[in-house]
Amino acid sequence: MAKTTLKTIAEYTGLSVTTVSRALKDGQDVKQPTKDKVKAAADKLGYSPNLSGLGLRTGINYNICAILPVTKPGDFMGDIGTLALIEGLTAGIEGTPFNLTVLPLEPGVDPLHSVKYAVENNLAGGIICNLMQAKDERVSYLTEQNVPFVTFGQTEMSIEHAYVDTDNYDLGYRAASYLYQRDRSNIKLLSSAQEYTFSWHKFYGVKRASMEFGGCFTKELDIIFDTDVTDYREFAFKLMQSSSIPDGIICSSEISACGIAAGVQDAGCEVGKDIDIVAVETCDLPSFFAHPISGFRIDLHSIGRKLSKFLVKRMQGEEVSSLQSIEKTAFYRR
Amino acid sequence: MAKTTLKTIAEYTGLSVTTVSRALKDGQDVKQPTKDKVKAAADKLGYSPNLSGLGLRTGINYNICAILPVTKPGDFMGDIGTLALIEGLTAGIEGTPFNLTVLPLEPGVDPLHSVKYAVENNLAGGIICNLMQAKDERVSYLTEQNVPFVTFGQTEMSIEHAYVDTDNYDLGYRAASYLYQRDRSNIKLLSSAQEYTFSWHKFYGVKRASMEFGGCFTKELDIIFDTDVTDYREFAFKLMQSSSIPDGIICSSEISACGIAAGVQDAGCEVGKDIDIVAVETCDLPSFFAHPISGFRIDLHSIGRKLSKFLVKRMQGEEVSSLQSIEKTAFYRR
DNA sequence: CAATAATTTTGTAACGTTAAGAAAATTGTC
DNA sequence: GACAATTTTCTTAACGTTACAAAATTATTG
Repeated sequence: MAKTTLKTIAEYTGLSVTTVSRALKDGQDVKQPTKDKVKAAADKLGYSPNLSGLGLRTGINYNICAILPVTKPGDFMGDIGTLALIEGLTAGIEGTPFNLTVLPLEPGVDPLHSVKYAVENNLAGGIICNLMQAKDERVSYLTEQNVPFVTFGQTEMSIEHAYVDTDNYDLGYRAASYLYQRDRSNIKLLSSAQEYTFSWHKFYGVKRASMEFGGCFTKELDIIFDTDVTDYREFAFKLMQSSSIPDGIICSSEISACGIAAGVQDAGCEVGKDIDIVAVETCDLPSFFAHPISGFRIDLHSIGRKLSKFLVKRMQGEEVSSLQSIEKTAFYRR
Repeated sequence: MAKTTLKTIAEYTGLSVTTVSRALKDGQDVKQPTKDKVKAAADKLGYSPNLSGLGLRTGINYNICAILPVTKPGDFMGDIGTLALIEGLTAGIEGTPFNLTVLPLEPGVDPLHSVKYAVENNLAGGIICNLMQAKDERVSYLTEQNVPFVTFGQTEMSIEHAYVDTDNYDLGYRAASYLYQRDRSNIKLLSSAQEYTFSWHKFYGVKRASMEFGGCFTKELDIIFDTDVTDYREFAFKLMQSSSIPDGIICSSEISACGIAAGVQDAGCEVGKDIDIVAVETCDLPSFFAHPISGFRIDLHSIGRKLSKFLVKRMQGEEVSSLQSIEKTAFYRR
């Protein structure tokens, strides 16, 4: 009942360990009948490679480490989609010897620190990280250290690297266009912390739509940063009584959209009539709101799958230039 | 700039590899000055053990695999606390050679299947799983296979195993007592799928309170199963117009509490006056509701930490009887 | 049919670690 | 100062895997 190793199969088939090893991975120097015999035996004996042996020999660490931001204990405003992302990451490595390690990135901790920790402690042969900045130290560090990595989000550096990103420029453009087409003119953009590239991409998309439609959207007056808002509901309530009452809001997440929609209604305005709200969303939540709102859906499951597939390819030596992908969002009109 | 190994340290200190190995783990056959010298060198050279080598030699797989239920892509009703649990799990293994692998358990997939997959593919030297049932096949399987594991939740089997659990009996008792003390008499219990042990523990707690306070809570009439409800808001709205209008509801999560509270108000009832709602919660969310509701807080971060600490101890040979813990919940009155 | 080339298979060594036993160094005893 | 007892260190071997070189087999050629 001991674990099946190459040796077990070798003894069973009467071949050498080396031949078995090569046969199993379809090496060129093995006769087809031999391969068949070995594979049948492996199947029958229930062989699966020992990752320790494999890792020791090849020097490859078959752990993929995803460094993901998590909520502070007791803080509920977590990204509601992180679980879907994790699920996608796992789906992307199914059938490979790789497996996924999740390293939580606690708020307030320097992201570079976590990356260094993972690399120095040899936690991973490859790294996936998100919340990228235009000039991101993690990218320079990982490149210098020659550690394969894929980012969820683009940077604006001279270093080329593998990434998957949402087309936030396109998203912003379509979201704003949608509102302008519905004759909205005073649009506000709710945005994540300004250090992230995706925030700016979204802004530039909105800006372009504003120019095309003759709007007057400005960076200074019409962007509201998540970080400045503790209570979305209260914030929206006050906003609707300010001197510049918006008739269109683009929210950064379903969570913020929920709060904003509630606050708008508290102020006596009707969503869909007095004001239109659209959201960046990762799930169906907005369709359950009292006044359902439209949303641009980021498919985190599919993005996760792509991220880990890219990383595996990268670790197998593929060029970064072919491992870059920008995903369009789907619009759910409600 | 190559990786520091025991060999590097051995050459640096002029000792043998074995001595270095033993010195680093405080073995008995090494002189104190030697230990000091080795440790200083290890520090200076930035040594961290190669898990592949370690795993190969010891046969121990330093991966801990947490098999956690995740949401279907597009399904938003995910457990809002899973991320905190993951964070806790990671915190519990900090400073050990172990690392955490998360294997998502997709809805509809047999939990036993995932566990078998992890074991057969040698993904983990130890396993953590949750959503336990009274008679749980995973427990029998893992025990037979002699794979160390810790469960989040108890079973009711003759096989003794390591677990961490919330004191759901106590929770149910306190929640119901709180409502009875506020002169509520028609209490409903919103409960997760009935196959889970924690659902029943909670029920028995509520039942005991009911008997003590002369209530008439019955399993048949007063439990509402999550699984039968697709829209909490609509459900509560209808419930408040039925022939048996409740004046107290115990919700299974902050998500359901949110929907129930909204539906109750849709029906013209005021939370806190016509009806009291308490919830099992894992975060602060209920304090942000229009009518804040009280909640029994499950600290998933701390539970996660305990789970992984227990598993590490288990893998180091500690007896299961000393690795069982039942955690009380904190009551937040709002 | 030999001689040589091409193909297929095998033996050896190494990755980093630790356990067991051997060897060396130190200490204690007479 | 010789010898035993003890402490400390070292040598060897092994875990499962793959790269490389060597050996065995088969195919091709003159």
